[in-house]
Amino acid sequence: MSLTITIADIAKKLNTTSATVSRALNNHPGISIKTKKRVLKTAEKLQYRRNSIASSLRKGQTGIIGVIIPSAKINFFGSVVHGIENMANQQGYNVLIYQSNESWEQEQKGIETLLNARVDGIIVSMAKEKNDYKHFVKARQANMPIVFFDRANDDLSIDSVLIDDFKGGYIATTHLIEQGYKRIAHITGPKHLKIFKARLDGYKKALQSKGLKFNPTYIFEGDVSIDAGRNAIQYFLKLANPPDAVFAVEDFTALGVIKELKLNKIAIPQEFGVIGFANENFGEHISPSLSTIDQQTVNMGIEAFSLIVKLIEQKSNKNNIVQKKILEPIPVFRTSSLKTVHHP
Amino acid sequence: MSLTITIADIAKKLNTTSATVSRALNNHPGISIKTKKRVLKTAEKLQYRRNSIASSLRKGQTGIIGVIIPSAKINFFGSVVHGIENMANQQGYNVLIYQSNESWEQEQKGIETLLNARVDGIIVSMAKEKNDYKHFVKARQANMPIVFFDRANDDLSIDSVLIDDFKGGYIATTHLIEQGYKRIAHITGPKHLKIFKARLDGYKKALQSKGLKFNPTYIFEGDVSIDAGRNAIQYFLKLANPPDAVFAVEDFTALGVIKELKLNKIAIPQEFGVIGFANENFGEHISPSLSTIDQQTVNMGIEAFSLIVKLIEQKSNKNNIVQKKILEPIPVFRTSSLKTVHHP
DNA sequence: GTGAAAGCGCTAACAA
DNA sequence: TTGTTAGCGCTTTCAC
Repeated sequence: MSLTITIADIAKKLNTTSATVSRALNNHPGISIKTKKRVLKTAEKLQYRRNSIASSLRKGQTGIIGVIIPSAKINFFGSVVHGIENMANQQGYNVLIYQSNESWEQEQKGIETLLNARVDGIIVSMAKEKNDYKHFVKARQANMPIVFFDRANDDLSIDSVLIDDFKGGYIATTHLIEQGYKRIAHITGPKHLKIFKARLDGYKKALQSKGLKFNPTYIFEGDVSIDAGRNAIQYFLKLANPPDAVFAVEDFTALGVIKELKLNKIAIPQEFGVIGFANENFGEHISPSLSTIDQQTVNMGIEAFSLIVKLIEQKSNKNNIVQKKILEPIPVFRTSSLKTVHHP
Repeated sequence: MSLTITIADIAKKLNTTSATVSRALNNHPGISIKTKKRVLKTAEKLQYRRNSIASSLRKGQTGIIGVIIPSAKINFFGSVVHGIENMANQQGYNVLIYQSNESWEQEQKGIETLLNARVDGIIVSMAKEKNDYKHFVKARQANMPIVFFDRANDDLSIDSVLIDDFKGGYIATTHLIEQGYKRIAHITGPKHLKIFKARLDGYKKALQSKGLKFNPTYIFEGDVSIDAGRNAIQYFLKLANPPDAVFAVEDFTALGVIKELKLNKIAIPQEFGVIGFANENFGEHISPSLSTIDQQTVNMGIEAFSLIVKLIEQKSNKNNIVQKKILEPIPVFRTSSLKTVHHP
């Protein structure tokens, strides 16, 4: 049995008290350099290790940030967690992770668990499955700081970090136009999701800015999947005047587009341009490599962390301005849309 | 200010004591059904929430599993974390995550942090950067249960969950032979890493089993990268009698192989077969789709969790048998190696 | 079946 | 600059 050394042990050894040892260990102002050195030395010698649990209980804060994500298996969330955790390490916080697996019930359980664990704040990306938002309301009532990322809800007046989907759609579409494509279609996602609506709006705005007319037959509503892309192309190719480029709502849809175009022996990017959204990591490896819009996942984590820390520090002087951090979408132009570049 | 309800509050309300409330809340044997019901009801009404910090301090255990991984951004680790965390949720554990970013120093800091946090056990996949293993030894001395996954070290006599790399290499190579390829090459990884050595040995064994002769010129040592695959093909194609198939040590190397073969207008799988290792998620989307060996990442997490829980429970009656859980590699045969299947 | 009392290890207000 | 004292909220031993 390895018995644990406490500050009391150090105190006894030095003929002083726990209070002094604690102060020395925590760099408190009123403490002589000499005792501090003595304490540090003995702590080292006895292999003392602070008990953060006891400290947390006493201080009423744990230094832990809870993170609820749909799944750690999904690249996007892994990247965001990467950003959050690296920041946390630097600033002496720890990260407790919880997966909702897209289930509303598990998300609720997650909030409950993190509340019990007395984390200092919670960063969440909401599960797709919706029911109500009571658990978030409850957490706010318990005075728990919360920050959403990517999947947020405006009605809750909770801070969030998002990417500018409108601008992303605008950039993607403008790019296709500038590459010389004339009839640009868009594959959108389920209507009720705001981010997809925003990308569609960006697409429309780009057409307008460039003096192109919006053509409703060039819009296909998919379900954010490879098949959505395939179906869209099948639909588009049957049109009397088919499009010559597609902005797909996200990369898997774009992948389906590319697969179906290849099946139809349509040359990409010469005859048909394709751009997606998300910068999934398969994009650069397929052929042709996929143009896309990067969502700054790691930065999203970093920003979410900064926000939650700010909230934690402000906790007492509650100024209730809801903050929204909007990140810039980053264009990543690869072969699938680069008509003007020579392709061997 | 939302004041917190404690068991004392419940006790006061019911004219009883904290002890009774605690017992009721924790389903202790010696408690009347009646008081239990009363307690549960008032707890509900007052919106009582157990303070796990206080509980942890008193009980000397936190119900937290620490997980140290190189990076949450890497798909493989995200998947394993997914497996660990889902198990943890089911069994009432929480998961604290820490990234080493492949740095030895950060890994050390991670162990230190988790030790301070008084986690009940630590699951680790070691950083590539090596120095010494003192921090693991120290943690073991502090009686902290540890389980390695994927990247382990045999000298430390610490439990681990691994995949059977030898068998994986054997399966991959045998598959190529059975598809009718005659001259099968292998691109291996850095010599000092055991897993790569094991895959190479599996390759050799397969050749032998099938009565093929091992040809040292068919071995190329790469550095586990896309370029390694490209370089390997450049080297192989210059041979007097080039191979007609390659088993690459992992998928990115295999990707380089495919890219370089395409550049040389060599038909896959008709003229040349390719198989990788790892089942990275780009593999099914490239063309031709990549045959590979799946490493059961989620299961790896599940097994690691089971092992650590076993260790935690055995903590007192320390039986010191080092456990190694070896997972089966799962073949995933796609287009890149399926010579015998008709390809349109 | 319930209560009284002690204490997990730490920190902070107050006193000296 | 240091010591005294109290207590964070919970669990558990011992007594009744």
